[in-house]
Amino acid sequence: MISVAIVDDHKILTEGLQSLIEDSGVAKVVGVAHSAADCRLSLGFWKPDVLLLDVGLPDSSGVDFCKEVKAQFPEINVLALTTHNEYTIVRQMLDNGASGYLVKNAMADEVLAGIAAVAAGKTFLCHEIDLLMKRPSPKKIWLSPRERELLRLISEGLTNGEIAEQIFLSPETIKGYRKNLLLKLGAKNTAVLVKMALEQKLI
Amino acid sequence: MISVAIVDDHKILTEGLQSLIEDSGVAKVVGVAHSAADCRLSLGFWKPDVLLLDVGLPDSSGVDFCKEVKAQFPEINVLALTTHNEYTIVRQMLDNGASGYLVKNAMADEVLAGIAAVAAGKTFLCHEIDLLMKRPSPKKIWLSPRERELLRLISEGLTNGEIAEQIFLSPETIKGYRKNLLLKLGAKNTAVLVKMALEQKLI
DNA sequence: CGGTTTTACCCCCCAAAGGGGGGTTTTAAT
DNA sequence: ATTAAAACCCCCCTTTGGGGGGTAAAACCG
Repeated sequence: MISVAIVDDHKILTEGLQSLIEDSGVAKVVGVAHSAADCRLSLGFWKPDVLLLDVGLPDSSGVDFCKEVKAQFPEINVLALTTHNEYTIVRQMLDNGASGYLVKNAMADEVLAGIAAVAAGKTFLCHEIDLLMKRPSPKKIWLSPRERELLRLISEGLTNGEIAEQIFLSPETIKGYRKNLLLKLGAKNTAVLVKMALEQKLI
Repeated sequence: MISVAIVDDHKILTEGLQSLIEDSGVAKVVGVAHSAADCRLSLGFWKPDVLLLDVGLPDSSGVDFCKEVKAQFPEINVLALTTHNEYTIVRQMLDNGASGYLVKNAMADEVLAGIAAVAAGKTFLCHEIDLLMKRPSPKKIWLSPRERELLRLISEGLTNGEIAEQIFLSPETIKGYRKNLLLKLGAKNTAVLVKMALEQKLI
């Protein structure tokens, strides 16, 4: 029997998930947490085969927490669970050790299939995400870590000069990055750039 | 017995909610929809006392759909359900006829209390939202419809001149609005303005 | 090894944003 | 009838952004 732990701050959802999993007979739920902190405390105790991890936790970024879990418990297979389907987030989660990815409006059977596949060491993407990752599309934007950092600073409202000061580069270099970001994302100006950054969760 | 209908695109959540409500004995679920369109088709048939409405529907803004429902079925009490707790959204929902507001990570008993209160014609806010609405805070920003429109156009990346053209005003007026928005939101520049607009769901 | 990507840097020029003033008129509420 | 708030308009001036060119070292990967 596969053992599963769930981390999600939406209590109603965790209850729904729990009964869904228990009723199916393919797995049993060994623990539920409603925050990254809660999970951190109990995970070593639960030792689940699969961790159902909400990417939108209130106290930690999904990406960071996934990395942390895999570093400490490499044998736990992380199945990410999220509301949105943003290419960048999926990609970052997989790069940081997640074995699978589900959107929250997935069918119940996809949840169970995902748990089974991930527990068996396979990777699993729900239908919607699978399409997103495979199909070439303008939404598949990938930025270098440096570019993401610049984008974050721009979104905070820093001017080129202020950014240059903060990361010890020439203001002209910052200008170069800015131009490149506008080009890469196809944004007309800073306003659109920030909007895209937030909407596509690039930062 | 109170009759309840649920609209939410997260299937797992609706199942959780459904069993939660049925098991409690205070209400029965007469219908479930996973999109605004689905709900529109069946609502007249279900005739629920209470509609549990997810604000983040994929095919319609929660505010618009709430207005639509209340216009067509004034006797249905809408209890809004959402992931985030943004002042502007709550305020807009209540202004458009919602009787109550729950955040999705609310306790199960708050869901039931909300349903009971709303069915009895009272308004109901879950604890978290109640605090948000009552406590004076810098997050309580309220913009006039015109200001929201300007903010939207700015976020789309239009320049003052382009906005002026589009809504038949002087570019100088647009400049005035822009200055005022920066002042009102305490934003340093357009980048921060757009970020705040999206984060606080002002547009 | 060579090719690609990332990172970092520089120039010019002009349009747009942003900060500071100054106003009037319309509309809604008290 | 007064007041407050929203909506509207105009001037000046400085800083920033954005479009156009470039160069070149390091890092990554097959």
